[in-house]
Amino acid sequence: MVKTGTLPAKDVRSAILTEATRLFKENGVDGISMRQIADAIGYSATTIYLHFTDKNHLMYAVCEAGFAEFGESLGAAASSTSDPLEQLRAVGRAYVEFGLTHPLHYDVMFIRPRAWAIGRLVDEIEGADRPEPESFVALITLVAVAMKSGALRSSDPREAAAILWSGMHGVVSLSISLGDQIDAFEPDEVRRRAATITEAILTELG
Amino acid sequence: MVKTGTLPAKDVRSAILTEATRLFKENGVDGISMRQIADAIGYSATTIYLHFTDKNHLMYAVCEAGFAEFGESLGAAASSTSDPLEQLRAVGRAYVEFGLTHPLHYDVMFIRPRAWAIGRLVDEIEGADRPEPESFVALITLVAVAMKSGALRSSDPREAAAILWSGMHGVVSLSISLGDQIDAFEPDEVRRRAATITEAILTELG
DNA sequence: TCACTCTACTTAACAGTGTTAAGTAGATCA
DNA sequence: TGATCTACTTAACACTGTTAAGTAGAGTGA
Repeated sequence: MVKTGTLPAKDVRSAILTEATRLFKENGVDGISMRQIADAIGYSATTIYLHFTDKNHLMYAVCEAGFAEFGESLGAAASSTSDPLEQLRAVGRAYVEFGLTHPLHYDVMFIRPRAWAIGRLVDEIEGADRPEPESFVALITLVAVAMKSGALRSSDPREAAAILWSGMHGVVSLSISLGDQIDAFEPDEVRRRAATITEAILTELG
Repeated sequence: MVKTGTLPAKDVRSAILTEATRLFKENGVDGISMRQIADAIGYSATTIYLHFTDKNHLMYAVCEAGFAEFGESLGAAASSTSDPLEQLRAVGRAYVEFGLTHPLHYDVMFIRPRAWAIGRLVDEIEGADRPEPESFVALITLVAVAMKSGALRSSDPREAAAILWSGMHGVVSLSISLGDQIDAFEPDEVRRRAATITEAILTELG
């Protein structure tokens, strides 16, 4: 028997996306099942496969806007000033802020990175050389500029970028992973801590 | 029908542990199934439940030695010198070294912390206030000593400890989570990077 | 109007997961 | 001999992602 007007058929895809997004926000990627989504919109689980090739593709679609926001937010931070060191500070702040406001996106990107999250969809990259995440490349470039301008003394932008990234990631990921088990990771503490580490690193490399 | 001499019955528990440990080293916690372990030792899956109350308890038993090694290694590092700053450096190196040599243990402890890994077994702590991980408490103490000795100027040992931890965790966890996707996280690079961040932080807080 | 095809959906099933309930073969003991 | 206890088994439950096959209904051409 075919669906009797529960939904205008054309909107099924977006109904799936809406519900999957809601469940993602509540429980994260691993807290969602295809049947759960299907039940919530009044369709069978297999219907989802008529609109998304598999769960990975669906989750990518759910997270896509968040991923874009990540890139845009870091880009805006880099553009917010022309002072190389200030750019690095602003990008660091934006990175941390994204992690604090989008912990579930941060998780799929950097804590337990899924293939579909870190380098486009699996089937789009299979066979191809795994490209470095754009944002890491962008950070390297930013650091290189800071070095050429004399604001940083070290001469290995890739290494300096990795150090800055590690510092921010440490603060954010510890807060996301252990925040509800140890009360030393409140958002404001995380921001302050990240700023301290950023200054420490910039001083050390400067 | 009862088992016919495949194993001296008394050794079943240790056979489970041996095989579970082997599979853990190969695939990590989530790459093991109870049936897989059972098949490997020639028993049915339910037999495992005669020796371990559930998968969590089994995994805890598998990881127990590694957890102990973590504590001992950090303790030894702290005892290796009496100079407060040197102690912090040594503990940092030991922490990073543990992560590099026991990535799967590090994962269950700090990257996607499981209840059974971070604060004893679930049923041992239920109801009780979740205690802070011993090693974090130990680090705070170490930092407090450094402050009293005047080696560090800042006056918040808890915050300073969190910063040091964040720094080390960032380097280690990024290496474990993304090491095989980005080739900027070779072990020696990780060690060097951790040392750089440690110096940066100690200088900033000094 | 009849038959065909195409679309959008369905149910049933597969292979896997952790876990529990119930059954059984063999040894031990009164 | 008969009862009990131990150590194991098979069958099952409720889940997971995913695929194969079936079906109701609309649209189309003769």
